[in-house]
Amino acid sequence: MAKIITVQKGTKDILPTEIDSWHFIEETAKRVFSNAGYKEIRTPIFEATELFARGVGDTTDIVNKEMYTFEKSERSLTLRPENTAGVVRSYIENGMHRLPAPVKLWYKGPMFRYERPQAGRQRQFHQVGMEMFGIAQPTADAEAISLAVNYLNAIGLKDLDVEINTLGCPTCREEYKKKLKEVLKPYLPELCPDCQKRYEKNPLRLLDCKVEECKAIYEKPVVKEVITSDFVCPECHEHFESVKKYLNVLGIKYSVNKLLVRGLDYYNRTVFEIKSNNLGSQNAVCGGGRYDSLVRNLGGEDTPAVGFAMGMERLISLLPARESQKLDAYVVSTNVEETLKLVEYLRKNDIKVDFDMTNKKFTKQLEKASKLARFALILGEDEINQGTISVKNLANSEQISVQKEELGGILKNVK
RNA sequence: GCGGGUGUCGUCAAGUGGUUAAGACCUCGGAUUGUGGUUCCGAUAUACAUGGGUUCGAAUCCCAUCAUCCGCCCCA
Repeated sequence: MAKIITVQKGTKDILPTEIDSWHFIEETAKRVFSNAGYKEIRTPIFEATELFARGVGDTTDIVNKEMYTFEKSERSLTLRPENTAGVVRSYIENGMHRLPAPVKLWYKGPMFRYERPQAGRQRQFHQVGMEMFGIAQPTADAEAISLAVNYLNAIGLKDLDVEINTLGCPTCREEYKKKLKEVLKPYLPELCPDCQKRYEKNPLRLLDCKVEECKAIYEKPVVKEVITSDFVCPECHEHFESVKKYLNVLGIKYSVNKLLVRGLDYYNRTVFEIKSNNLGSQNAVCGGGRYDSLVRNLGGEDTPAVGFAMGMERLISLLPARESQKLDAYVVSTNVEETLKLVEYLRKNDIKVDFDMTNKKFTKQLEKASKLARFALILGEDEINQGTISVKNLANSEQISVQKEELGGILKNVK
């Protein structure tokens, strides 16, 4: 036997036994997003490497160590690690700023990050998400969060925690970072190596370190005072208050998590995550926020925007497995010609039907029918002579004799 | 990149140094040439991740490699 080639590390086949769950969450996404005025957009799965370096941010782990990058004809290309940068690129390139605002887009598809796989994390995974361009008002933030919650509810997920925070604007955030670094400076030698790196690169991310020694430092009154201070400027404060007010109006339960900073550089003001307690340590099912400077940074008009992305594998792992659909009917007959004609007729009428191509014995065919279908359509000599078909309900063994034209009604109505 | 666990048929799984490596499920065939889902019988012609080593003898002990799972970092 030739050597077997296996799937690559961190990638998975989505098998026929699971595909119904995928169809379900994809169809629900299409319905929920389009009800809110969103149109689907499909962008390429690879882009210029520079798009992600500039868009996602070159201090982030995603860009630093997780990108699938390859060279082709002296171009550096990268498999998309997330889709916001690509959608923004398309928005700019296609002049969508001329469309009436807001421009509301949603997407689904594979993303790629070169990481060690573990529970809830793969190298190729799938996200469904949305981006809304052109609205600076907090109503957009609230809509994004409510859309995420509505979608999760629509696929049947209820016990989820919504966490929100505000990062302020570039001006007040710089101020905050400065204060944070100041108060932490005396403790710098005591911090874990990761935190020492974060101290230089992205002080905001110091805050959700899990190392006990670091946590203890962040709990010290002098430090905690800075962390929990409402550092944002009056405008940002007002914006965040409105977002919370709208969430209350919408009846969305949330908690404010001052430690929530997100790992991508482009966010400002509102950020949010939705988490599940049933996922192991990779417990975020949704992450998003506002990114008002990304469009400009990627060469477009100054355009405010908000968006989120959800991990589809994580969603599916929280859903009960869906039983795969049986066929409506299976033809049981030893007369090949009549079988072919009947199958053709039924398929054209949108009945899910199959038959035995090897012309096995009657009992074998019926056995197969009981495994694969809800009804057996028995087409034997008697039936052919009389121009009828015997329809056997395989769940309760009831059998009736009908005309071909009656089949559609019977097979579609009785579920 | 770092730490830990695990690799026996398509799937689940017994076996922890001694002749042909249990069993169950699935699949296929037969009992049963027009009535299935129950039952019975049989088959899947070289399944112990791979390569070394220890031993009279290894699925079992040791080493390495590979794969996979879980955790850290980070994230969906």
